[in-house]
Order: sequence, then C-alpha cells, then structure tokens
Amino acid sequence: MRSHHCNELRDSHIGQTVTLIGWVNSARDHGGVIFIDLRDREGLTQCVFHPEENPEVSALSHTLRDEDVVQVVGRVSRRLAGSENAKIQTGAVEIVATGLTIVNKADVLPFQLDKELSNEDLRMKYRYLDLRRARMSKNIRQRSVITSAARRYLDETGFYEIETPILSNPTPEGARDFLVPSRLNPGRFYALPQAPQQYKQLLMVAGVEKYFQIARCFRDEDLRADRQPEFTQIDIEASFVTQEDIIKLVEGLLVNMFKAGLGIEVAASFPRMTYQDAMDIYGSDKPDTRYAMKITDLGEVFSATEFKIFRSILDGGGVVRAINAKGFATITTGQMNRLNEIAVQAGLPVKNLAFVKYENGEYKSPLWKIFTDVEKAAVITTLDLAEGDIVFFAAGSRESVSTILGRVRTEAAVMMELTKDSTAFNFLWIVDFPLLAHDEETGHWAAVHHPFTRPHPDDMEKLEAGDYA
RNA sequence: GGAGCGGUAGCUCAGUUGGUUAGAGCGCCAGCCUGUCACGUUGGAGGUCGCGGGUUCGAGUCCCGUCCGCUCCGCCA
Repeated sequence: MRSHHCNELRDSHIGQTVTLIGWVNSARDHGGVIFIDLRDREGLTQCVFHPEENPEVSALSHTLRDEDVVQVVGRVSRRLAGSENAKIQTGAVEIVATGLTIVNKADVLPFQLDKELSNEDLRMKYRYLDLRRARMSKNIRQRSVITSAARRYLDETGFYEIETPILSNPTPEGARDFLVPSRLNPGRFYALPQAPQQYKQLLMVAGVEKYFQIARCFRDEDLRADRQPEFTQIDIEASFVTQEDIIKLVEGLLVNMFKAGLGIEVAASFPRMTYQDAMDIYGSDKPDTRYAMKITDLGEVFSATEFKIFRSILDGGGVVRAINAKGFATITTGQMNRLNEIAVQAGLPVKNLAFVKYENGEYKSPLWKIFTDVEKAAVITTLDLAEGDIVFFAAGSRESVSTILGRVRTEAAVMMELTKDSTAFNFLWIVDFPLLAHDEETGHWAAVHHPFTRPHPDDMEKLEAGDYA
C-alpha cells in the first residue's frame, strides 16, 4: 500500500510519483493550499494539496484532522526556496498530492501526542496512542535493536539461548512469588519465576556450559518509580570460567549494546572498585561517579578531639566522616530540611545533620565553635573547604555513616543538578562483594547481593573445613 | 506495614485572608486565510472543583471521613 516510508524521500526522488500511507501528524489549512505532515513509524513527509492540482482531492483534504489514517499519492517535488525544513529528514522535498484516500478517521484525542504527559493512568488506558508519541516510538525501536545486538553478541561468543519454564515451584527465599492456581491440583499453586536461577544452574550441571536468556522475571513486591512487578533481564550462566572471563564478556556485551542502541562507543574496559571502597568512598554499592563529592574520613583530624560525641564514637571504634558539596552553600531551608529527613531515615541518631558552610568569607556552623583552631584548619584542608561550599558530617559505626552520607550525597547531587547529563555513563565494576552482612537490628545474616555465588578462592578452605561461623 | 505530596475544563495547570458569574495555555467545533511546518486569525462550546459529611450567612478554599494516583522508607537485586 506504499512505495516508500515517510523518512526516505530526498532530492534524488524528485519527479517520481510515490504512494505513502500513515497518520496525519499535523494538518495546516491555509484556506487555499493545505499542508499535512504524514507520519509512519520511520518518519515524516510533508504533503501539499493545491486546489489547481486536483479540486476534488483538495476539497477532501480540508476535512483532515490530526491522527486520521490516510494514503497519499503524489509527485515528489523540491520545496520552494527558503521553505525547506531542516528539522525533518525529508525536509528538502514535499509531495504534491494528486490522490488522497482516507483510510480511517480519528476520534477526538484524549491527550495531545506532541507533549510530555505525566498522567500514567491516562497513558496506559490509551497505550496505543501513547506509543505513537515520538519518544515512545523511538524507545520501542531502540529496545528491539539493543536486544538484537545482545543476541548476536552472545551467539557469536558461543552461548545457547534457552527458554526456561514460567510456571514453576514456589521458593521460600527471596522476593514474594506471584502465584497461579493449579486446576489439576486444587489448593496448590505454581509460582512465576523471580529469576531463572535454579534452571540455569541445572543447565550447567547438564553440561550446556554457556547459556543465556532474555528472561521475563516476576516479583510481587511493592513498586518504585524505576521498579515494576515484571521486568526483563539478560540472564547469563557459564561453566569453567573465571571472574575475569565474565567481566570481559559483559564489557563486550555492553559495548555492543550501546553502539547498536545509542551509537555510542564506550571504552572496552571499565574501571573496577571493591565493595568496601565503594561503601567507604561513596556510601553505595552502585555509586554514581559522574560527580565526586567523596566521603572523606576525619579520624586523623579529630584524633585528639575533646568534643565528647566524636571522642566517644572514635574511642568506640566508630568513624567521623564528611562530604563536601562544592558550591552548594546556596542550599535553601527546604532543601536542608529534606536532607535532614533523609539522613534520619538512613539512621542518623539526631534530628539534624552537622554542617559547615563557608559563605562570604565566613564559616557558618552549629559546631564550628566547638572545634579547636587546629581541627578547623585540618577540616578546611582535608575537605578542600572553599568559598561557597557546604560540608556535611556524620559520626557513628562505619556502616551507618556510609549509609547516611551515601544517601545525603545522592540527594544533594540531585538538588545541585549534577545528575542531569544523560549522555555520561561512567561504567564501573564493583568487585569483592561480601556474601553476607549482619543486620544490626534483626541480628540476622542476610545476602548482600544474592546467595547464588561461588565462594571467593581465599575462603574455599573455610568451606571445606565446615566452618560456617 | 509506614511517611509525604496530589486529585479544579478533553490535556497541563492557576485559583490570594472563606465572598459576586471558577480562570489560562493547548486541544475541540465553526468562520476567514494559497507556502505553512507547534501556521495565523475571529468567534464558540466545554466544570457534580474525586466522593460523603460537618463548620459558616456563604466552602474549590477550613475541619472530619473515604476513594484514587504519585514519590520515598520498609520490602526487593
């Protein structure tokens, strides 16, 4: 029903008669001449209807409304000098319409397609319209391209793509299962997989050696803005490989996916950081390194302090640490309240974060007067405290200080608009995760990442000795 | 399970200390317009202010309840 897509026509097609089919992206009726931008999944082409070209077609074109589905026949023509449109790929040409078929008239739209829309209910209700929007259409295409690149890469590196069951046995650990009642066994249930974990390990035992799956996973837990009950992950398992092999594999995978999806050449090898460094320096096991604002230890600065709170924490084996939010002395009262709230949620035992602000040549701080001159000088040099900066302190156990300052760091960065650059990716490997961590509140040991992990070579001995303590 | 924010026209939102007929932009409908590209222009239609109750001479606005949505913590990797 078409000879070309709406992104195809160029100077070189001038003079040809073509047929396009798609949606009316916008109709501009000038009384005499009428323009429409015709849209299909590939792009836009401007079509012109002249009364003198074909009066009937021109008359019909007056009735066109946005999102009508139409088929246009016409001549590819050079646009009038000065009326080219650089914003679209086909902006050098236009179709002088000689024929018009209205395939389907559109209803009045419940929302406008050329604007960002925050109302997700409405977007879901009219998902078929939401997906017509340029941004969504681009995402759909991009996802397909990225998935395809991942498949190709993993295929070329010797991986089998294998589908594992969706209806499976409930597992007691981990996320809450979605359950599906069994018709043949009343009162019993299937679970939907949280991950293909057990199946892929069975595949390794079975001798498959290299497996992958673009796997749909289900977790019946509460949502977040970036967390849905069902999602897709690229699931990989391999036998007879080292950590180094897996790192190289995944780096190659990401290089290919980013090139295919975004046209970006990312470095072939990513920096690495230990879990402990990540927690100490960034207060997170997934640090955003696009900005610094590193957590700095002040143990030496306050080694001889007589400030009671710091003294007792340091003597008790705790830490005193701080971050410098450079240039954020402009923080508003509302922002400060928000940071305090976050710090309290993260475990700050008092209501307000201790801070030092250096503004207009003056240090402003609730605890500045408590510090000795030597301590002040050390704080200033250690944290590089300069005009316009604000420093936030936290004291306590190493873990709790990391959590508190990590959250404050992340939130302050958002407030300071340091996270807006969506073209910087800063890939980073976090290595040497501990298998378990002790929860101070419950007294339980819990998996830090997940329990399906081979022990570190240094710890193999302990496992063989049966030393599980 | 907990906390915060929100619900006013088809959409996005404004609405002051409680006060006359609840507004704007976009969209929609009609007219005009032969070179626009978010066309322009003139006019018009469109409202159970989420729902229920209360206070008041008077409630979009204050109080109580309730429903729905979003964000975060817990939870989840």
